[in-house]
Amino acid sequence: MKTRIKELRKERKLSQEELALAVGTTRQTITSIEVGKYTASLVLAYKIARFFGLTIEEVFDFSEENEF
Amino acid sequence: MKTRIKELRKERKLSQEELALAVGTTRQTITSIEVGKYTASLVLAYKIARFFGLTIEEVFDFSEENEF
DNA sequence: CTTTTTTGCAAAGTTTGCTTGACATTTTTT
DNA sequence: AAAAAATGTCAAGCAAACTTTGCAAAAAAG
Repeated sequence: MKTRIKELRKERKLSQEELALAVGTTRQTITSIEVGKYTASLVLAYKIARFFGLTIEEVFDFSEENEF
Repeated sequence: MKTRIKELRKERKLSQEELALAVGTTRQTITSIEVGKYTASLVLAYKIARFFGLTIEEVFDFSEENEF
């Protein structure tokens, strides 16, 4: 899944590690999500969105999930 | 995690099975999420929210996840 | 240019989400 | 009251999310 995490992180000049710490996960998890290796869990997605002051839908791209 | 799924489903007079079919999952998965046995994945949460014409944050309750 | 920080990736292992099938109980319909 | 539909639950098994450790390359800082 595509996300705006890397973009938002760079805007704020944060490293993956700083973001990871802020949302209570590991650097590798952030890397994997940024790179699209796997999709964040609902709770992690929420924490990341909240950290940036945005909604989940504003951070994660669901355009490939549209069968509605 | 608490959700409004049951409430929204009843408003629309849908069974768990009908909702499950509509969002491409199984009845047991809907039951488990409604009952709080586990938390939906990000994609499933999105599909459920979209099905009801709402955002993820409007359907799922993250109030217990607030350490920010 | 050298050092330090940051990032990408991989493997092994644990936990969690989900499917399938099956059964018991509750609720709704007739 | 009887039949049918809906719901809750359980167990086995698989897949996906996540952790941990560790290494190599790229980028930033000195």
